[in-house]
Amino acid sequence: MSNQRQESKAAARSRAQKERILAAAQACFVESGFHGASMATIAETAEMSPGLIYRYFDSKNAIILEIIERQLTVARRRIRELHCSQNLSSRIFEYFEEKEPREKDSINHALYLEISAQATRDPQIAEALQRYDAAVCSELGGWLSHGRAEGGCGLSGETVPVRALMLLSLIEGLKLRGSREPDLDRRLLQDALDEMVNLLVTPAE
Amino acid sequence: MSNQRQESKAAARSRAQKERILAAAQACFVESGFHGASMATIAETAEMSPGLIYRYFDSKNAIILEIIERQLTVARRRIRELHCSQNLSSRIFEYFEEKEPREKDSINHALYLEISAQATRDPQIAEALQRYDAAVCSELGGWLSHGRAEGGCGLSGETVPVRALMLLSLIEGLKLRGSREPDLDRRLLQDALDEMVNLLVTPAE
Amino acid sequence: MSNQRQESKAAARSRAQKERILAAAQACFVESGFHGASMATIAETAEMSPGLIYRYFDSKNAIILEIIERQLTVARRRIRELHCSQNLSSRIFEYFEEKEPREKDSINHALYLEISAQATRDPQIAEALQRYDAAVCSELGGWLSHGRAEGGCGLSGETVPVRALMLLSLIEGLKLRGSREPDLDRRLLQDALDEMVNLLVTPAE
Amino acid sequence: MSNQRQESKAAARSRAQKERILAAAQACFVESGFHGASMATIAETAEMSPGLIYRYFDSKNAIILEIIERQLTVARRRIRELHCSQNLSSRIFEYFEEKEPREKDSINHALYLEISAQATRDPQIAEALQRYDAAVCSELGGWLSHGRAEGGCGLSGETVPVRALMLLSLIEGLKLRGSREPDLDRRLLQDALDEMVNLLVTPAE
DNA sequence: CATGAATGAGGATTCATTCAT
DNA sequence: GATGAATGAATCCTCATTCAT
Repeated sequence: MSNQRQESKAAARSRAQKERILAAAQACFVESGFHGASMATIAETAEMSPGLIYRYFDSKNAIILEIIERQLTVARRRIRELHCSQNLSSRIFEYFEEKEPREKDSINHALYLEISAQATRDPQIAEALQRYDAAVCSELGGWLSHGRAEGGCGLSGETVPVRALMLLSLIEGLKLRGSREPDLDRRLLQDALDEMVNLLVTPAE
Repeated sequence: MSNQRQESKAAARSRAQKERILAAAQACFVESGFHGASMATIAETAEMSPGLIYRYFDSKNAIILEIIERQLTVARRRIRELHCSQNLSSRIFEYFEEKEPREKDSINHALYLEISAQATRDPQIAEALQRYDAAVCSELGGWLSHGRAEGGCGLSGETVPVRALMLLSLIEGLKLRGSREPDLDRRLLQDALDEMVNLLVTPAE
Repeated sequence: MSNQRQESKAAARSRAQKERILAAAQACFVESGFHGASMATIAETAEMSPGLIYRYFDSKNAIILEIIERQLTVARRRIRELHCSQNLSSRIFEYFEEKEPREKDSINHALYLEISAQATRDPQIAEALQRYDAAVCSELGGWLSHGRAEGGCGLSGETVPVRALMLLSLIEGLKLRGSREPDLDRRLLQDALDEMVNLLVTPAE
Repeated sequence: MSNQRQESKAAARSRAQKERILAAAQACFVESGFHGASMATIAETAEMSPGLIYRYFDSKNAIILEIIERQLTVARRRIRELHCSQNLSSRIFEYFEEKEPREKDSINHALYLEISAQATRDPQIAEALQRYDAAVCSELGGWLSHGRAEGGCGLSGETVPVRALMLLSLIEGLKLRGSREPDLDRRLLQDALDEMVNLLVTPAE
């Protein structure tokens, strides 16, 4: 049992180390992109030696993949939380706002772009992104189609995938725009979202 | 005159070479990203020696900047053409469709992502993107605000920037989506766009 | 303490490596000049990989500058030692003789030429050379002006800078000559120096 | 005859072209050193195409060699002219002054350094320099040993080579110094030279 | 003769990865 | 486990030289 406890201690340490590396890597990638961030910089940020990183990850690419996976998981959760709200548009607004872009739970837009660009080349990443897309769409679709009584929107089957697609595209388009126009008028944005979301969430007459 | 003709011949060749290089570079960048594509590969693609490229461009970065400038110019023109149409949504659809992504006149979505990602780091590129954004927004805004008699949409001043923002975000969101889900259901897309665009283009009651 | 000892060990190794690189670089520069010596050759001479050099020096130019600085420091010390001697001319003779041009403490004339040539273009090097010149001149001047009782030459204020300039020019001229006429008659040289130095060191009547 | 005249015309043109190239090359070498000056820059300075240079010279190195040869020839002539003067020290002063360093007939000190440095590596250049040295020394020696009646200095056989060596070394040392300390006090220099030259030119008692 | 476009080998530098300690 | 020195392949870029026109 002591042995076991030791092992689990070791495992915990291992997990903590991986975490440190991923956090450092994410920070560096946000700052400089996947290519621009060197292993040396990541190691320095993680306050460890470059060599040690290779005890926890096979290669730089493995780190990138893990970070992508995580970002998509976070994104999926964030989207899922959206529809719990009565007030979708302000939730989207918050989602889009991104107070502290480096905390573990946030989606970083710059990174998201990097990931999307990478996906056009790396099929592994492309696949991960598609899994994510599918999950998000079905999630959103479920919500749109559920009756209002159950907290849904009561859209009819036909319109659901259409609306889900639009909603997602809009959200992503806004993210993209927001990440390169940081001083976009927030009020304007909120108003626009209110209107749009209302339209999308209301069953067509 | 012979001199002049010769000169113009040389200038023509020079332009043609630049074009060759840009085309090759664009192809490589699409394939491997700005970083991933090496000058050697670009040279090989352009069927010339690496050294020759430097007769026409100061550096790899100069090529990247030129390609970005061109992409944005094309994108701007494409957006401008959109509103000439009676049927906006199907034009957006075509815009989004992008049959042959390497022809000179087309916007390449992978490249667009690459550019956006790069913009988060390179202020020069960020500025170019913002110029582009401003131009496109005002273009679209003009069209939305003009009276229907003049081919516009007759939206009132308040709503114009809001709608323009939404429209653009939607378009870009769809582009992004389309570039990673190439087998997205086209009919679904067309239907969704029809509905959305109608909503966005109609004055609020 | 073990930590401290380890650290000092690492620091020692680091210093040793820098030394290795500088020695190799100096040998290569003497052989082929600053331009002619490639980093690859220097690395090979230092028996290490080219990449490793950059752990210790920022650039090839940084190495060049360091070597120049060192050469000038050595040269300054050598000049300073000259005037401690009763027999200046034979010290100059030794100075000029330079048995083993690659040992750390020696001035290499070929390198000195390279440095001087480089100084006509690189203001940083020019400045270093001028600092060196000023130091040497004042050093020599002090000695010339001090009373004989203190081991000086007792020259009056007026003549001091004139004589210092001549003495230095003569020494440098001889170095230059010696570096390209290695089989210059040593006896001839010694005689000439004896006479010249005597003249220069004696107060004008 | 017409043929001959044509040929000689052609030969003249050829000589003129070579001259142009050498002049341009010298200007470039002075500005940037042998290595720093590119064939392209030389061609531009000579107002011709890079390719044309190769009709007149085998290689860049051939140009360098020719320029060195010329510089030494000029230097030899300049030294020879020195002793025609009654007032040697002021002639040396002029020699050292170098008003317009790019005119064909002048010695350029920066170039001289470049040449000397190159000589430590290239035996061909080293030999040329030694030929030059020998010529200059014998020239100077002749003058020193000739009777005063014949415009010489009347030095006795023994001291001649010694004095010649010193004189030359001094002159070269001053050149070196002057080329890196352009704002050296001219009056100081003149005074120093006066004194030194007098000493060197006067027979030992 | 003359041009200048084209070549390609070579140079400085970077960085993911390995390995002796 | 941990270090960080070491490697060497790969990258961007330059420039002497050639050759089709």
